[in-house]
Amino acid sequence: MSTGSRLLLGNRLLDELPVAQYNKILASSDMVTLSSSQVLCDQDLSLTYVYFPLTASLSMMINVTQHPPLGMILVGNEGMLGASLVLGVRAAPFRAVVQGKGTALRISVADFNALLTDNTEIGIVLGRYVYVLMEQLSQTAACHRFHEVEPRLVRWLLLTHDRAHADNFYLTHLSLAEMLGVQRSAITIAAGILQQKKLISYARGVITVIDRAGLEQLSCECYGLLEADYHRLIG
Amino acid sequence: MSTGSRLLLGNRLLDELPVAQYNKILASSDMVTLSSSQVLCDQDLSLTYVYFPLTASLSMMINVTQHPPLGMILVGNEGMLGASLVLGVRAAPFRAVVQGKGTALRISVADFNALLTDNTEIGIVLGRYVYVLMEQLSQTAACHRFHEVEPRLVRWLLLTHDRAHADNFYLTHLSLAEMLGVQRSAITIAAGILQQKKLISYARGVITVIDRAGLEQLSCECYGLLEADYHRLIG
DNA sequence: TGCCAATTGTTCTTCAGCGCACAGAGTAAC
DNA sequence: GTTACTCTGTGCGCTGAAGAACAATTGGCA
Repeated sequence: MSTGSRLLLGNRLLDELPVAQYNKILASSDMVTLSSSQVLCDQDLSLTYVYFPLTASLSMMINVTQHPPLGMILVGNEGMLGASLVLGVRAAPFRAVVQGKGTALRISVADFNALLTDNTEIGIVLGRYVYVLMEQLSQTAACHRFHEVEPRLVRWLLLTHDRAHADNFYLTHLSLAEMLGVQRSAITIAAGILQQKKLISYARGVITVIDRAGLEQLSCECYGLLEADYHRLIG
Repeated sequence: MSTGSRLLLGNRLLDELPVAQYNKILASSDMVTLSSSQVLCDQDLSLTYVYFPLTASLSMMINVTQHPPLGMILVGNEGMLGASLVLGVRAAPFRAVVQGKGTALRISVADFNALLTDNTEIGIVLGRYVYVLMEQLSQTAACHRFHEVEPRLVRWLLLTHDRAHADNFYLTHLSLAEMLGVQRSAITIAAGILQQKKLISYARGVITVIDRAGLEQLSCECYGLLEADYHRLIG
């Protein structure tokens, strides 16, 4: 779908759009820098802006009483925050927190709704993306039910690695534990094993991926299945 | 939204529609009877028909290797199978199996897509419904992560009770166990406790709800939260 | 420089649930 | 009426993870 010579910013949803609509979005958007732990929206509350991450990544979490928010989906330059606008709902069913600092395109909800009304291609791409989100939610639910801590940790590391555009990224054991809904010490143990196997190394919040292929061996199937689904439906 | 004198069939999504569009849907649909364990669609495979349950209920499950399908959502007359068509995707991200036998309105995908194109109100209602589905998926994921067998069992019983239009329904310990992703014997124990407390009774697959209010006390929060969300967004 | 907070390491007990096996009891079929 | 199957009851060892407490170390900041 993407053809011709144009500046590819790197967001894969936007890059799927025809040049004309792509340019309209650029015209009404700002480039912003997002910093770690910044909260972009709270679950089911009205959105102000839509975000298309370029180098940033956002963890979409769900609130549960008596627990820290549970990580469901990691959104990077393959996705966006605010896709539910295509459903006519001005909210996201998640709390969105910046996991990896970086850049994103930001558009006001009003502008984006106007673009949605006038440009059917955007709605088509976003529709497919919402479907992918549903697949990701389902798979993650099953993952939380059946898979053990180590494979789940590895999966999240792979997701992060894909979206970080670098082999190292900031992520503490505690934040990983909360995202995966497990004890912090369980992460320390699992990550220690990965480090012993020389797949990763870490120190005071900076995790470095050493052996990507080795990690893929230890991840649960959820990682590969969802990657494949994304490609099948979008790019 | 629903006004005037018309035959209310009982599907709450359809009942939200303006009379004209409601009638168009009726015109191109058949009433069918669904029997227990019938598979209406497989995960990510092309849909042939869209279903609006009236008295039937459908469990939406996700396939996981090395496990029986895991139950995610129970759809009754408050929902439908095929909402993802509004996203432009001719598939459902679930395997849909009839849990409670009964009636449903059935429409071919082609006819339904035509209705979607011509009648914007349908798209609006379905958009909101897809949003509700996303909330349900997220909450269910958290539920699978944090909540124990008994509250999860109670939650599923309440969901079933709501959709069964009767105080008793067919559901064995084994099928409950697979849906909740636990051992069959864990269900026998949890259900035994509920029976001792005189909240339910059961015998060879027929479960009877005796004390609905008592069940609601023992359910995890997920039940109430999602009920409230449905009302907030749809009806 | 020294204090404080954040990050990681470690260990111990407790427990829910798994996995498995087998037994009884009801039901349908032949 | 006997067989075969489904559904439910129950027990037991095992294990992954919860829950909790404390130590050690690093880095930022005053």
